[in-house]
Amino acid sequence: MQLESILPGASVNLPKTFYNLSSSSESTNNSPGSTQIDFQDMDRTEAEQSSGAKKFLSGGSALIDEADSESFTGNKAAASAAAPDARKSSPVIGGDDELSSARRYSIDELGTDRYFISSTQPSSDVTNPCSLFPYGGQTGSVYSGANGSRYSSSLHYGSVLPPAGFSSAVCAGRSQFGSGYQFGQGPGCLYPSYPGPGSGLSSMPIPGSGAATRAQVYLCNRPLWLKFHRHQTEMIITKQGRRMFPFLSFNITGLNLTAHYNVFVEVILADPNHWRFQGGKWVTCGKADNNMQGNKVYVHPESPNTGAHWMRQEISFGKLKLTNNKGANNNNTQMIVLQSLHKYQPRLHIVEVTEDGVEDMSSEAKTQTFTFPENQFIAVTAYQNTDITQLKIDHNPFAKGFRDNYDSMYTAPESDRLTPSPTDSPRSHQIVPGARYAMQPFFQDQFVNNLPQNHRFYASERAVPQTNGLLSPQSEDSAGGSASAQRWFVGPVQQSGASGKLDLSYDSEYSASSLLPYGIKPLPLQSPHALSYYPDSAFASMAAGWSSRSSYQRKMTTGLPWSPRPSPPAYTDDLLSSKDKLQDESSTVAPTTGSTGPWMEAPPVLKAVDSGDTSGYSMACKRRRVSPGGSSTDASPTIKCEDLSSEEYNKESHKAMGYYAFYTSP
DNA sequence: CTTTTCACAGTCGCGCGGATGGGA
DNA sequence: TCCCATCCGCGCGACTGTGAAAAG
Repeated sequence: MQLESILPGASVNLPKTFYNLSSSSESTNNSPGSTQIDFQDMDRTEAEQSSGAKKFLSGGSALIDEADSESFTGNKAAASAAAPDARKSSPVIGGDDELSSARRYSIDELGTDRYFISSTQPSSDVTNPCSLFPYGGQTGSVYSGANGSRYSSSLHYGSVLPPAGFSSAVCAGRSQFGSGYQFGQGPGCLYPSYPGPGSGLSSMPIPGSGAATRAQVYLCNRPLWLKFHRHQTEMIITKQGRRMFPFLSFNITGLNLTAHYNVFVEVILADPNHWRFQGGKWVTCGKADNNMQGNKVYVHPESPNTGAHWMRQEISFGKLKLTNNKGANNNNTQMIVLQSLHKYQPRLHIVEVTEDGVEDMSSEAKTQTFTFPENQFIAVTAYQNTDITQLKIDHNPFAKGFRDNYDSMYTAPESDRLTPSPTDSPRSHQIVPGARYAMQPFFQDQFVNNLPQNHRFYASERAVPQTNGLLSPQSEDSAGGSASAQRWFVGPVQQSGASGKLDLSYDSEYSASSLLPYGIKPLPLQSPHALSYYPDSAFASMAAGWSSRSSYQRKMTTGLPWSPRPSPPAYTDDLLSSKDKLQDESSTVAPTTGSTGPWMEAPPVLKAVDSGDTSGYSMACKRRRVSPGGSSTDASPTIKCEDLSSEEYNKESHKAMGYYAFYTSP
């Protein structure tokens, strides 16, 4: 496939390897040129000033998941037509058009089969990355910029890194990268929205590169991302910069242990639309402003570093800040400049560099890009969808003060508590919405019982407003399959020994990987308070079950905090099912129907509003902000917009189990 | 009317300094 | 007595969403 055919007007010096990759795939480009933003009027001067990094940032990348979705479906016509059609008809996120929604957002479904195939046919697929991870055509889905001149033939952004020792290069390189490379415009656009399977795994082969190895990237906190994604994730942008939540966190495998890499995140426009929240849902509102200038790249503070380093620990970008202030970026902090009410897609880039931090000029193929569709978000200056607000409050430890039921969460006797008291583990409770986690027995039982239980709540909590749901139940169901298939990839990750965290920001304490301290990951680093960040993920289930490392230690009376622990028992559907039933029976929480979980039935007054016109609904959605959680939810005026059936809950439990299994030691 | 900005309160982590205890 | 390590409390700053006001 010729890039020009899918990127009209584009004249980009892309590595040949990417073309080869594209041509090797039978998937078609789902990004019709007619829907792409024309970047020809972009500031060329600034673009020319930027380094060749832009080249691979924008043009040399492959959108793994997009192509995944297409190749998986096996229906190229459907894959290519669905998204454009949706856009033409003003893609309403989570609109009432369930059919459309299902088609467009059957992300997990796509991922499911892919993983299933991978796990069942590893011998053939592994050897053929393109078949296993058919990313061809992805290149075409990345808007590479209409102006080829912006992408010089050299990849030398790393060249600005001081040729000093590595440690200094890391720090200096970070600042100089930001200052020296004004990624003035979003160097690329990603179309269409929600193209991919939403997998937690992304990979791209590097054909024809002997030295470069094919890396695999795993989205660590994917359950959390998916949860937000269902409601259309929103990210606050402020002048001083706002951290992302959920933040980006990855595990990487497949790198050359001794080679050095720069790892950074780029945020690009996900679609050509301007969005607005109207009638309780996101609708397009004109064209996106593609002239937005400002930095779009955040280099991981520890870049550059060895492949072994990157693979040893989880790589998180918790300190990444988003801003709408074009001039906010300084040399001290990296901030990504975005525009409000535009949809963006973060992408992870891994670029091999020489030891002194200079990008390896000898091989342009040593750049890899990974995209996870569930990371898409709409930048806002104020939250629009209260479901998102509630999710943020429930999950972000910094928003703990807004959890109305916080005080009542631990009023129960010690023996009845699900989670440790704040004194046990200052953070273990932060994201555990009160009575959701009831009656936690000992370690083993906790582990077994908690997952289903928590994921039942997860499912119920995710009761998505009818107008906002992004993923159909089918897709969720399929997600379970994908999760289970993720087991196939356990090997590489485990071998990598990913155990700790690179980013020592607060997020590091909540990393998904660090949530797996109990013999799951070898040689874990000291990364306390991990699980609490993911209350609804499989890891969070563990967190809820074990509450925290401290509580666990208390119970297990093991010596070292990170001493080897017995691996949790393997899970089967039967086990899950039975355990789930047990949880259902023994749980002290509200019934699964009605007001279970944080999303409660709306009080009559709000229901009346809800039953009114869309503006009324919008107002209700925008104004309500009541912490759900726990026992206080009965009086909560929260609107419950959608209920999940128990069946769906079970499916989600399975999905989560599969997700967790990714980290489970055999 | 929509969007953005700002001050605010609440929570938490980190760093600093003092107190304490053990060993030389 | 001095030195060092550890523990503890306090204060500061970072971070969050809220809600009103300002801006467009």
